Amino acid sequence: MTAPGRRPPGRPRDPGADAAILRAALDLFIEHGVEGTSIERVAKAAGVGKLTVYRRWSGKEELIAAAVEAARDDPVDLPADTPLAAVAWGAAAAQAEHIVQPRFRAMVARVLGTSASHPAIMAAYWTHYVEPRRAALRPLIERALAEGALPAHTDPDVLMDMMAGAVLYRLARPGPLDAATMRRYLEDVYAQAGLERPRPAPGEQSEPERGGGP
Amino acid sequence: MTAPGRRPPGRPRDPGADAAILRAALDLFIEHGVEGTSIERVAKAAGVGKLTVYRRWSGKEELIAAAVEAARDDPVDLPADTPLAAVAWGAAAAQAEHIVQPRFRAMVARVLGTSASHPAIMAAYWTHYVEPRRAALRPLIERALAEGALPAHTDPDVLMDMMAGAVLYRLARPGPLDAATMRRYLEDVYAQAGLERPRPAPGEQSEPERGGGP
DNA sequence: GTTTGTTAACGGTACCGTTCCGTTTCCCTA
DNA sequence: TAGGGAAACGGAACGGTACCGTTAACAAAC
Repeated sequence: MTAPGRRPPGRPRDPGADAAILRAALDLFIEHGVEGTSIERVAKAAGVGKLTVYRRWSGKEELIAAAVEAARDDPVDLPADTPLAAVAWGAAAAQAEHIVQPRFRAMVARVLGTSASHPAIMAAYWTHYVEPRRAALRPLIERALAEGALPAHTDPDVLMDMMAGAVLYRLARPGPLDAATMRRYLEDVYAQAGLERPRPAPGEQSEPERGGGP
Repeated sequence: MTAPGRRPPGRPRDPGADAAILRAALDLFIEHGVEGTSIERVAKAAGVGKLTVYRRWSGKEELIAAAVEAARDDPVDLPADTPLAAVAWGAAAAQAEHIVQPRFRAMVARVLGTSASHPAIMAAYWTHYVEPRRAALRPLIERALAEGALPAHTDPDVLMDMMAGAVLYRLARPGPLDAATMRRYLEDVYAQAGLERPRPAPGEQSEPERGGGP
């Protein structure tokens, strides 16, 4: 796309408009759901005319799917040489901090909620958010399995489903939820999954890992 | 409530109207979500005047929460003397059949999706649907744990979260899903949880268990 | 000056929560 | 047995708001 091809004639599109629209669409989607989001409100919130939206996306579902897709943050980058248990416990605090945020919690819930009626949105989330994280995690699980750090009968995919699913389930549960509670919960899940808590080397501190969760 | 207290004067409310309204509200909620459901449409679908709805429930959220609450089916009744593994594998087929139904799948997704913006609906589901099932299952898990049929470090609540969460996660995943696939998946989850597959006694057939799921 | 982007305004539809109808169904008293 | 009162019923309409998808007119970039 950065290829030579001549620039199309006429006035080029404002790239800032794309970003503003996607951001506004995501905010409204998180707060009001698909059915409660209208192109008109997205346009108003983005400070843009309706036609500016319609020109780029043909409808609500397509727009929201694009917004979800654009919302993914930096791809995960797990250290391949660190044992799974060390990674898990080391990242637990940062993980908890991240997924407990109301905005994240609400977005996950919304995406889940649309899976039946608007599969495109769920598919966008799954492809651009969930799958990359699973792909990054899988080799660590397989290595742990090969080294005997996990029960022999472990199926990596099912294990990931169970861990992510449990966290998701916990997030969706009614009632307040703070980061400390969630951290404890994460550790319980790791333990239940069969991971041994690593004994922290003296002076070693938990190493934050950016962007994770179900 | 069946107590003596005199019947209030005037025409009594039509109980059929309650049922029709709740049914219509649940259908519309499943199909269009909270934000896409209007009292007006509920009334029309139920063949009832708007006022008949407003007389009973003060607003949309309250109505839908009541509809979700009323949609719960017969309480589970697990045989306390059967080993957990036998119950799990015996009920897997019926379970799979049940939770794969589009209506169930969609309802779970919708409820999950409202957990952030409309906690009352999620709370109704949790209290009247999830909790009773967990309460029925817990003693079986504790017994299995005591008998050594589960890993010693097992935390019953976390285990239930992981099993239910995994299934939920699988339900929300995009793409088609048939009962046979789901049955295999359920069995994978049971195995991953640490349950040993029971060797079926000759002539013994899977025993259906009514109404389960996340 | 041609192409495209942006904005403002269009008519039409749906829903809101409320308020009237005229009717129906029950309880209580005369 | 005959009435009268109280409440619920379906249906229609209220003014007000929001959104739909499109079109016409102005502005900007090439």
